[in-house]
Amino acid sequence: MSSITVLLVDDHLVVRSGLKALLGTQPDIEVVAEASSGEEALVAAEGHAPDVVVMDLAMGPGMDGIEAIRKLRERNRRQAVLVFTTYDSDADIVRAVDAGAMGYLLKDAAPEEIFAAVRGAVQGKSVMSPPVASRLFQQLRNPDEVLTPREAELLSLLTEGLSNRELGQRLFISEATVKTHLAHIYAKLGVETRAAAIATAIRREGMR
Amino acid sequence: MSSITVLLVDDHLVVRSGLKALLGTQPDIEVVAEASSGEEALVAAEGHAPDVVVMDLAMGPGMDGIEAIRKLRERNRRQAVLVFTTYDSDADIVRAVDAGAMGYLLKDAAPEEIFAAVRGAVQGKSVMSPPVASRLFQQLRNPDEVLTPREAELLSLLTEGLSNRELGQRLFISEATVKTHLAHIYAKLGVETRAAAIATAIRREGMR
DNA sequence: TGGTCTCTCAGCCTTTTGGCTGATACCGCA
DNA sequence: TGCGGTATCAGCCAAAAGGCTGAGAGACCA
Repeated sequence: MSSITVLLVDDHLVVRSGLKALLGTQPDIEVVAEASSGEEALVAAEGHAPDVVVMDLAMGPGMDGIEAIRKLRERNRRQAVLVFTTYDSDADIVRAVDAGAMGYLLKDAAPEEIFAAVRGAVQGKSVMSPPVASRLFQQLRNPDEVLTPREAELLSLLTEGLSNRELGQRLFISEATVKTHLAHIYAKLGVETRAAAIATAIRREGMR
Repeated sequence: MSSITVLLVDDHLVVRSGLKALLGTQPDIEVVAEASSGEEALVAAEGHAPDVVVMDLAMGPGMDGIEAIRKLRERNRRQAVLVFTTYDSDADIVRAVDAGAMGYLLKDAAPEEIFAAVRGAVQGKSVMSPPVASRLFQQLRNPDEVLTPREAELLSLLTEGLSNRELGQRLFISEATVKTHLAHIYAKLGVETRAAAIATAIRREGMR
């Protein structure tokens, strides 16, 4: 049987190097390409057609991980994408799953977890780190507090300090719509001001 | 000649694995131990007496990197500590240097930079990633941008999401004074809104 | 097919924030 | 003794944000 081919996407060379070393110990897994940005990832995925893409979400300027996942999935729905990131932010989890991610791993995951996730991904199985799974589970119980993908996207931009007008321009929606989303976000986060929402988002939601 | 012995401290196995793989390519550098927390680092440093300790600052619960650096330096001043972290927070840089760190590298540094930093550290040379160095440099040149104690106090409360009125009540000053301080803070941080100030404070200044 | 969710937009009004100018008081240091 | 830095406060005005109500379009699902 042929081995599982993997594309690594992370803007840190050290992390790619570590993942490659870890995955390299498994006879049935082969890292066939690496990329350090969303743009590079698309090119590499095109050229190498890997079975699984292991991707970080935070990747400096340019296309972010979520966007890259969406684009990858648009082009090839048989390619599984595994998120491999540092933070178990509620919003990021929701957005990544929404974008089509097959699994969500944290960087402090045990090697066996990572191997299992890669193997599971090619079989269409969804694998999550326990902390991630428990967050999703808790959200299922309190659906009222779950941000929609759009809200999460907006909150993410909010933490960059943008004004309502700028948010509207960035998302191609009117200022009125921005305010509507914000009102919903505040209610779900249990805050009353934009300042508190940003503080909550960065600290609790791990958005940075 | 004997090679340089290194202790790796990072709570992420992947990062340790990657660093080990990278450093392993150099004949004169040898990773002799690893630790995943500040506490473990102290024990490992005791047992292996490495020439250089390469350490992440953010390490989950327990002793943080800064604290670990301080303790390591207290015990053995000949042991060089290199900070190897993701964020170039002004506050973290200052605190790490203050605690006795010999160098400050970012995780997206090139391998050559890392090798050079390790070699430099044993010779008592201080090595910084360019972005880090430029931050320190800029602070020295622009003392105008350093927050006064009162301003820092206010900024800290600001990141909790308080309104001007609440800030005034908390600090026993009028709302007018709060606004004056805020205007100065915005100018020093180079932002124009409270939202951006909070984002900057939490991310860049490491206030959280 | 009807209900629910999500995303979109509008208008109106109040509160908050930010920009500006100017002022007083204290402290340390030249 | 005077100057610069810090902290305090006031008033005025414009801009931004927030609260509220209502509403249409599309997706999804029972």
